[in-house]
Parts: sequence; C-alpha cells; structure tokens
Amino acid sequence: MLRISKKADYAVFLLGAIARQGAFPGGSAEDTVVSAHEIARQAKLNKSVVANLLKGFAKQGVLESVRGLRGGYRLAKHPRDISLADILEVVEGRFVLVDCVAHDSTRASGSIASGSIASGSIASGHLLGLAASMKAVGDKHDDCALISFCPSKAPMRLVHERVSQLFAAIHLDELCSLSPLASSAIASIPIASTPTATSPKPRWARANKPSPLTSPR
Amino acid sequence: MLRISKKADYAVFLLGAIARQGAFPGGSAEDTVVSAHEIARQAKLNKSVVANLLKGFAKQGVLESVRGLRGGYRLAKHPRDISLADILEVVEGRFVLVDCVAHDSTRASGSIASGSIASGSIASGHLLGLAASMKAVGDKHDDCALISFCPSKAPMRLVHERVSQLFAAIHLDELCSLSPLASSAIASIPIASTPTATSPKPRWARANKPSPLTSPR
DNA sequence: TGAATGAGCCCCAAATCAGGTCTAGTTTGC
DNA sequence: GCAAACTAGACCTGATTTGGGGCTCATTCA
Repeated sequence: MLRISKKADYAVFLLGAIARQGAFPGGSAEDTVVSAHEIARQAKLNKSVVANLLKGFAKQGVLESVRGLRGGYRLAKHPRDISLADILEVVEGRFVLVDCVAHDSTRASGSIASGSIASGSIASGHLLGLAASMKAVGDKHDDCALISFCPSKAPMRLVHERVSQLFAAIHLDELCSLSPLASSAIASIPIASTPTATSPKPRWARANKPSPLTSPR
Repeated sequence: MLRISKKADYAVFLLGAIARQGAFPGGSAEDTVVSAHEIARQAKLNKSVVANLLKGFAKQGVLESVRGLRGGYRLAKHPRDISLADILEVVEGRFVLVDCVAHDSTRASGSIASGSIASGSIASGHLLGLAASMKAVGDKHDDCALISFCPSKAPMRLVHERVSQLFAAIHLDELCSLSPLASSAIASIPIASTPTATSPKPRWARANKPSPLTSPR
C-alpha cells in the first residue's frame, strides 16, 4: 500500500518532540535528554510503542541514548540535517517504490545510498552500513513476474528517484515546525501536470540558511 | 508500506500491452479489442489475476469492454491521457500518503479530485464519482492518534501533493514506451537535496506534442 | 540497594496482500 | 437453439505485514 506507516508517522512526531525541546547539538538544551516516558506522555501514546521506535533510531545513530537513571534520548544531529528519508529508512527499511526499482538499484546502490544519506549528513557510517546489508535483502525483491520484459522499468525508476528526492529534501526542522512552512508555499503549488519545473523553490528545500534557534553550523 | 502493489504494477503492464497493440481511440487498431486471455499470455500471468484487474478498469471507465465471443478490452482514451495516478486510483483506491492528509483532503477533495483527474482527461464522470464516494470513506482515515496536535500536517500534506503530482505527470504512453524516455532524462537527474526547482523539464511531462502514432488531438 | 531509565527480544490480533475460484451473463457462429 | 468464448460479479485462502503491545535484562545514579 502506498502509504507511510503509522509508526513512521509517530516517529516523525517523536523526533520532533525531542527537537522542539532543543535536545540536539547546537540546540537550546543540547546536553539534556528526553525520556521515552516523557515523549510518550506528550504524544499520548503507549510507552512501549514509543520506546521501541526510539530504540531503532538510537541503534541507527539518529538518536543518542543515555542509559540509567535520568536517562533518555537526544538527537545526534541538528534537525535540519535529518531528512524524512532518513526517518523512513529506519522505520520501514529501504524505500523501494516498486520491485524493478530494487532490482536496478541494487547494482547502483553505492551511488544512491551515498546520495540520499550524504544529504542527510547524519552519522553516515550507521546508515551506510544498513544500506550495504540491504544490498543482499534487495535481491529478494527481484521477484516481479514481469521483470525481464517490462517496459515500465525506466519510467518507474524515474518516479522512484523523484519521490526519494522529495523525502530527502524535507527535514525534521520543518516537519516539527521549528522552521515553519510559509503558508504561501503550499498555496503556490499549482495542481497541474507539469509542476516540477515551474514550481518555486519551496521554503523547506534547504538553502543553508541557519535556523534562528541554533548557533552557526 | 510505501510501495506500489504488485497488482498495480501488473496493471500498468496490462494497460500498456493494450496500448502497444493500438487498441485505443486514434490508435492503429482502434476498433479492435484484446482479450484478457491474450494479455495474460503476453504477461505470463494467470488469467484470473489479469481478468480481475481488467474488470476494475472497465468498471471505472479506463477501459471499454466488449462482451461475448471475440470480446475483450480496449482503452477508453489515448494512452497519453491516462496517468499513473489514474491507474493507481483504480487498483489501490485513493492515494493518501498519511492519515492527516486524508483528513485535510476530505474538505478539499473537490479541488484535488478535479485537479488530478482533469489532467488525466479520461471519462471523468466515472472517477469523479469514485472520488465523491471516497469522501465518506476518507473520514475513516481520520484515526491517527496525533491528528489534533501534530505539527507535521502541513509539510506532510505538501509532500503528499508533490507525490500526487508526480504520479499525475507520467502517462501510460511513456510507461509502456510508446513514447520512450530519452535516457539522458534519467541521467540528468541530480541526486541532490534541492532538485525540484533545478531539474530540467522531463520528456515525459506532457508538452502537448502529438505522438507520432496518433492523429492530432 | 532500589528506582528509573534504556536495550533486546518477543507476542498476538487485525489488516492487507497476492493469487486464485466459481457462477452468471453476453455474444457470435454453426 | 446450442456451444464456445468471452466479460461481470463476487468470493475465497494462505501468506505477509501492520499496529500495539509485553517482559526481562542491563545500566546508572542517589
């Protein structure tokens, strides 16, 4: 189903909750941590759901964890350096829009993985390792009956790339409204067939403009 | 899971197979039909899978069916007037990237439905009716625990819109290679954070250039 | 040492997916 | 009129995934 999972949705919120409390490098509370219990309270979600999600992010290096009494989590990077693509990768695994994309992307996984991850600028060692292990798993997706003669492969791969880029272009700071969207940015999107080349550069596309909440990078 | 279903994938192929045989208005074999059995043979798929998919498209007006001996299907419109979004809608239902999009889009479903469908230029009565009936179903998606206080709604909606536009911008003629992609169009896509405003207008974004296979629109 | 945390692993029911079956209706050709 | 070849309609089954949890162990601090 062509849908972001509830867990991923929750994850965005949870990470945003941490970000909004400034618990990240350069943030207003960069040396503090936020417990899973506290985050669950804010999200009005069961603690085990929250804890399990947060654990995954700690494991992949998106979050840093502090164990023991007064333990908790903080972001490993600035929210503007964590993209939606990164978040989705942790929760849902490698994004593959359609099987034949995985097939082709397996051969090119080096360049794709480095592209989507480098732009996130997180602890790339962790997720790059994940992408490398997905290489083997990716082969399992090569089971579409049409794969050897499907004329849709090239266009589908293009769509996949574009969607990937969209996800990589939006970052946690906008997602949790640390850097709010200008509402005119939404209104300015024409509902037409060929918007991509004509739409103005969205506010949430990173322009390397420092967030007012942070010290310079 | 953020994935196009196998059935949708097969559907693209099947519709493409019909298109490649010219069985559409203005096509080289516009008065002929292609049987489900024949299409299944070409696709090397079980006939029941194929038949069920094709039925859905006939029901929604994407295909015209001819019953009885020598019956079969032909496209109701030219392949360039049938978008990937249209196809996905039939197979998977209304595209909703994430619950809060459905919530908000329910109120605005009039403008969205007319937008994505008008650009497809198919028998809009059919799919518009589907969109209207989805209005009620859409309310069922309003069950995300975070919905009332989630700061991600606006950015997520923007991503949803963009993905929708991508799907609406690619049409069956390119998908089935009646109008092949220029391979440089793929190579020219930079793997960067902010590609949308800088990428060249893709070949498959309709430029109202008549396909050499068809008479003028 | 006990309390409050994270880490690791697992469970279960519901929903969805993928692939199919069967019957009824329609049309044509003999 | 009947049989064959098709579509139309509705449904089924097993596999997989999703969503929401639970429990125990390890770590840290007061």
